Amino acid sequence: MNRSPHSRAAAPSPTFSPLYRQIKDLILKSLEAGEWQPGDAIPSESELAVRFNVSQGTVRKAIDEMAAENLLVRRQGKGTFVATHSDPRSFFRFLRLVPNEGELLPSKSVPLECGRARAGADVARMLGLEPGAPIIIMRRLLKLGEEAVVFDEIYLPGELFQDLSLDILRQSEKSLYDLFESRYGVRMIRAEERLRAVAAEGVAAELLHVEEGSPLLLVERVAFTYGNKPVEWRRGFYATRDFHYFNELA
Amino acid sequence: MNRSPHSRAAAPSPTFSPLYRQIKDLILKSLEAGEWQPGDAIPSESELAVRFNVSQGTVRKAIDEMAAENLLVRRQGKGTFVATHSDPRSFFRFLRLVPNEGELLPSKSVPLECGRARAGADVARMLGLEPGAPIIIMRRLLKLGEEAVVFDEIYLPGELFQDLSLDILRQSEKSLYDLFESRYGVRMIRAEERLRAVAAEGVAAELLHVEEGSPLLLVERVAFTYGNKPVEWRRGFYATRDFHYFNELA
DNA sequence: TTATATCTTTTATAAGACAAAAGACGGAAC
DNA sequence: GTTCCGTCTTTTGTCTTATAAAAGATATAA
Repeated sequence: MNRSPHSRAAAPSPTFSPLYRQIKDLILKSLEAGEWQPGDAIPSESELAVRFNVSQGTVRKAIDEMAAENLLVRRQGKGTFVATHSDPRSFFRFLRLVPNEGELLPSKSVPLECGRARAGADVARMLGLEPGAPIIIMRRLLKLGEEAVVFDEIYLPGELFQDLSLDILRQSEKSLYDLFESRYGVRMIRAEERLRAVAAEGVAAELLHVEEGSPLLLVERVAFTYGNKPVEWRRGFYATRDFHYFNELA
Repeated sequence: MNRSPHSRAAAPSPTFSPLYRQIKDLILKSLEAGEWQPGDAIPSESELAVRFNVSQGTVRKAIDEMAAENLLVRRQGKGTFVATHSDPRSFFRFLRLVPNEGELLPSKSVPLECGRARAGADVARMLGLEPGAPIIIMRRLLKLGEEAVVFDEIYLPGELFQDLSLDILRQSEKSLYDLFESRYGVRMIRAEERLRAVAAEGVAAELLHVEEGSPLLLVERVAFTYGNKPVEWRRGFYATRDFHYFNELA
């Protein structure tokens, strides 16, 4: 390890990086390698300090950054835990849809189709695959309360989700990302969304119970796992009569 | 000041707050009071440490949080500066609109109307005013490159923007928030946006050169200044044929 | 005049000492 | 036997001190 600047003598380290950032990379690597499972506690700050031969404060600063990135969750007196999609309070939500008025309703995912195909140029580009690589295409409806609000088309790299099928989707009680995490070990860390207004047509109009040509919110999402690797591309049509997309600019 | 826990003896301090958070509040107060102007450097960490009689590290932690909230900007070796809308790289952008392809185009604001009125129930609620309080209503077009992309209706509390007029808007070269900051001392810190897809109608359709009934992205925004005080309500119609709303979920 | 050290001021990093929070455990009270 | 309450241990959180790196300004030498 590059233990500069304090102990450096001859090697000015061409790619200098402060100690806490090196520690962060090491912890990240362990996380990525699955040394600690989602929801588990990682070793205490002082244990890690001994293991890496640095002070507790330095480990702390590394963990600080990872907590800010929602990779870890701290709880005073208890420990530091690997963030998980199975715990809604611990992992941030990706769904930004809220009702125009009233309380947040329980959401329910209704899988419609799930099949295998080969990546076309667009999907390949979005997922960083070769054109023709095996992919999974899934369609589903998202209901909030009794109302069908979102129609999603979801594209996944086939290699990472070997046995994913309509049956498995139907049997799962969990959220999609929770399933991906627990069954396939694929953890969604961050995502980028691109929003447009489009006219409803075909299946989407029908499933969402809106007129052909009426306005829908189109949300395209690329979700990334560790190392900024894209592992999901999704196109969602949102009916925004009773709900809206909420965003905080901070 | 509540200097616990280190120096506390008798007073367990019913509303305990760590030292660095108290320091943060003090710095915030100075900022709010205008002790340092946007773009100016604030005193160095060691100066502030002397002033508040704490260590540099404690001041540092206070400033860390404020930098994370985009209130201050640090530059190693130079100092810490008050964020300003006049410096695009220093202050975060509120405009999330990017071209579907190609480079980010220069944007130009075209003011259409600016008049005074009394707050109706909705505006009053959004801006935290009494119904009937004086407000300013402004309409404008936002062009990206040559194309008219956004039609905005903007509502402001009349009290804070005394002499704002169409003339002033027309003469200003700056962005709207830069003008608000430099001329009226009102700094937008954060904002909440609510997005929907709607059908184009009337003036909006005409100005944005789209068919009546074609889909538009409706973006409603409440912008806040210090102390979470709402000071702008805005309703924007976005034409999303060549542009989209970009959002990062982190 | 131009390049190059050197000094000063600033933020950034690292380590160490100690406090607060949360539970676990064990003994006293009932 | 069960409940309550202190005490001990383990964990994250706070605060200070010392020192390094970054950026300019200033002086110096070619």
